[in-house]
Amino acid sequence: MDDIRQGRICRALRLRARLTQKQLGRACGISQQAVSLVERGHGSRLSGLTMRRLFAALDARWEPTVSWRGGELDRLLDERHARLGGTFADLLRRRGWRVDVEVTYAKYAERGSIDILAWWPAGRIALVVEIKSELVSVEATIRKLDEKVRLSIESIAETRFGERPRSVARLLVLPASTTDRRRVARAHAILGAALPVRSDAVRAWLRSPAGAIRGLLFVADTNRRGLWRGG
DNA sequence: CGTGTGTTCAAAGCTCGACT
DNA sequence: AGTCGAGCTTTGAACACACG
Repeated sequence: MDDIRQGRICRALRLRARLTQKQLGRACGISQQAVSLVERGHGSRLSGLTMRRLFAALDARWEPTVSWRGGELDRLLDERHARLGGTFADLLRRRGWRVDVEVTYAKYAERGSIDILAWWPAGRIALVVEIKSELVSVEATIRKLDEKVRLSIESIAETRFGERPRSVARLLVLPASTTDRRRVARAHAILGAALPVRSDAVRAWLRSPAGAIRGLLFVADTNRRGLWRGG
């Protein structure tokens, strides 16, 4: 949809709701100036989040659509996540872990897939790894990881590795980007409590695991030097 | 050399306030 | 309702440095 049409729709919906630009801006947490920009056909100058909030306040849904070479778009979107997962799965294998990737589950109302489910036979330790190519919602990420760990204890690990795990560890893997490090630092209170083990301690545990840790690890994207730093 | 951490810088996105 | 400039915050990228 073009900016002009978007602006006309915004204005029509706002007037229908009998709101001024200022009132609408207040309702969705943006400025009157931003509302004005959209209505004058300059919506592309605002972020997607702002546009979504604006139209949500008008009881409408804002949905940008992107098309690119048919089915290749999904592959492109998945690329960074897959690469990060692949790098970490290789690391686990080198350390002697048995590794399964994309383990799907469906139990009761809970369904989804575990990015990496690893198994350490000597200690009967299962490791649930969540790969995030970008940390968006800390709470949702931790909640989902909890669910996967619980289901792994109950059934998934046993089905996969033939034994009931003695303990289930959890690990959140993020790209070693400045932005993700900042997000982790900002969410220190929540992440510190949920996933207290970091960096060197996590790597040491991966070499000789004992018990169930709750950890967070930054992993460099080795295939994107230049765009991502090596560290 | 690989990894972890902190700092700096420029650009983008946005708000605020004055003004028309 | 709309314009404009100042200023703030966030982000990605590039470095520097320490450590094993």
